[in-house]
Amino acid sequence: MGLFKAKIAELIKEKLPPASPGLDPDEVALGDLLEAPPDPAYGDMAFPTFSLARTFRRAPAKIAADLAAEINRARPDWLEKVEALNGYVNFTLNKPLAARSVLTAIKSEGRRYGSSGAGQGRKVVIDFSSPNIAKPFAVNLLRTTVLGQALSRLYAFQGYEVVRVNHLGDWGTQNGQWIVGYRLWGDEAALAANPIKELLRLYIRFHEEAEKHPELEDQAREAFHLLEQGDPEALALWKRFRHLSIEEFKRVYARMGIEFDSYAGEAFYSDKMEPVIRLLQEKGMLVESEGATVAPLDEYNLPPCLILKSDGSTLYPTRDLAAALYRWEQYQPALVLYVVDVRQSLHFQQIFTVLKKAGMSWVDRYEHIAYGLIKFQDMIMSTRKGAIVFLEDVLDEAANRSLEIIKERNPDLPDKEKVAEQVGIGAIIFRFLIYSRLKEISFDWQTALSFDGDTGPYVQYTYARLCSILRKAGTEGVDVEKIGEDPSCLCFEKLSAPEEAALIFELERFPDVLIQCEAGRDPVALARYLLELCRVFNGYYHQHRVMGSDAMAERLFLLAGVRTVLQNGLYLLGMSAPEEM
RNA sequence: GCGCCUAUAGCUCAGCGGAUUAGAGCGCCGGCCUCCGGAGCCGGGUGCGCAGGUUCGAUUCCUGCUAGGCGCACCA
Repeated sequence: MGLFKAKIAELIKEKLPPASPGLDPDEVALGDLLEAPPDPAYGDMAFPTFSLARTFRRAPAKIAADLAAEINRARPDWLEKVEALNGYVNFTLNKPLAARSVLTAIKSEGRRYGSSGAGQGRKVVIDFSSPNIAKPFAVNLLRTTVLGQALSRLYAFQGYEVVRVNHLGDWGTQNGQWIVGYRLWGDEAALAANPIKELLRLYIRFHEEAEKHPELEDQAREAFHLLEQGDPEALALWKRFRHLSIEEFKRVYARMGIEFDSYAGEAFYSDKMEPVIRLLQEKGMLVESEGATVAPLDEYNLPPCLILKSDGSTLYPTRDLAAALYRWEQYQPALVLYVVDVRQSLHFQQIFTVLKKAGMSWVDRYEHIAYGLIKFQDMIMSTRKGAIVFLEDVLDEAANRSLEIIKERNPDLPDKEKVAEQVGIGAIIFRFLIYSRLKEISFDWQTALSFDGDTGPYVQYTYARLCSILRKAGTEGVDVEKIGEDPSCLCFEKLSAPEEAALIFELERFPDVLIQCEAGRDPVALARYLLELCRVFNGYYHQHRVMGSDAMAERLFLLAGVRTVLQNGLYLLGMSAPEEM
């Protein structure tokens, strides 16, 4: 909770009259009731008393008036004004003290400012990106990749030990398709020269031919079955494809600043399914149905979960059950997040329910973090139909566009390509985080490559300007790092403009925003917050001169605070923060 | 047929377990002083899908309906 909110909540709790016996006002989370008044003229924080009316058996207006009077009897110096209005108690903070407490907190905490530390000693496993090695690395993977990365940083920032797992789709019928394709049309020379291109060619060819010759699908199933039996030749091919794919993935991940702790995918679990199946059998949860082995879930109102095909081979659910079990045994996590698209909601519901039914109560810590699909020109992205937009092409296009703009507007910038990469990729990342995760995103190049308005580059640009002015202060003999080391040297009364108070408040609520993101398992609030902070800052900065003003030191201190929060925020979203662009 | 998700301004979207007067971007129109970076700033706004319910008060919670999207057995 933010500094102000916590202090006010504590004060209210202390000053509130004791409730009737049996009615405990402590049960109401007072801090959660506090909110920003619609108009700053009312105050900085408002406490609605309506929900307490029943507990105290008194009118809200009366409660508010009494509470305000009680607080005013010995009003602490950090509160300038406390008054009751329409059932609310409105608090006006002492601005200089507020500025001092927020800015010195940012100064002392620096890159840690905003962290709740709530995750200390807890482990969270985040399963994200998880491409299928037998498919092209396409844009539809961007959302899980970007979301997962942001969530990983967010949880790590809150003190969690984060295990980033890339649960590769490297086992299953699709891999059989690949083996069949390679045997029929594979070109060894091409594979050696440009493996990714060749693998893609085989992928497309297979799906084209399979339209005309459905028996290819049977061959693929057969090939996978062989693979699962450990056929040496199939295994060798598969290993090679897998290796080449991972190398390619890693290269792209590096561009986005992503590294995984584990690439344990489906194949990793291929020899770990027996115990799960046995367990389900022992619990009497498995039955034969139409030749297959399934776990009925009627009592949970869910369709049965398929465990084994009629031919005895395993399925996606089987491997996910094994993975869930393994993750529990291996990591003992406090939380497991599966960042996987919304189409698999039922699947995860079934997996979790099967484990629950089998008595694995730890599965309550497992969550499917669903997100909406990416639509492309009114069509859901489908890699099979050939409508492929490669993930890397999107990054390239964005970087190119960014480079053009830099050449035009900042021709003297050193390291243009590097900065263009940071800004271009930042634009893409931000664009995928700015919507609530369950919303569908319709991808189009024009919007993706727009750098004006509510975009990543807007935030990065604001950050760069901030760095620019702080640099300028440095060249003019001000040691920016030293400002605020001794707060008593500063006169916080000088930060008295309404825009300055608004900025202080934005900075103060940063920790709350992160908690909100953590609770909702969605970085969208942070992305929105950064935009708002930039707007407030840009408005301020546009109308108040910093350098040479009589409040220069104080304003530079304020700017340094904004810079730190933007830096932390961009990092948490998984974006770079170039100091010039 | 059953289930899940979504519905807020022309368009794309915020609005945290309710609260005083519902916000932003894009697009459109009009402005920005030889001054800290114009990827910027300022101004222009008759909008919460429909119908009920709970409440002192509902965009928010509940129910039903409508529309769109996605799932529902050997793909993942």
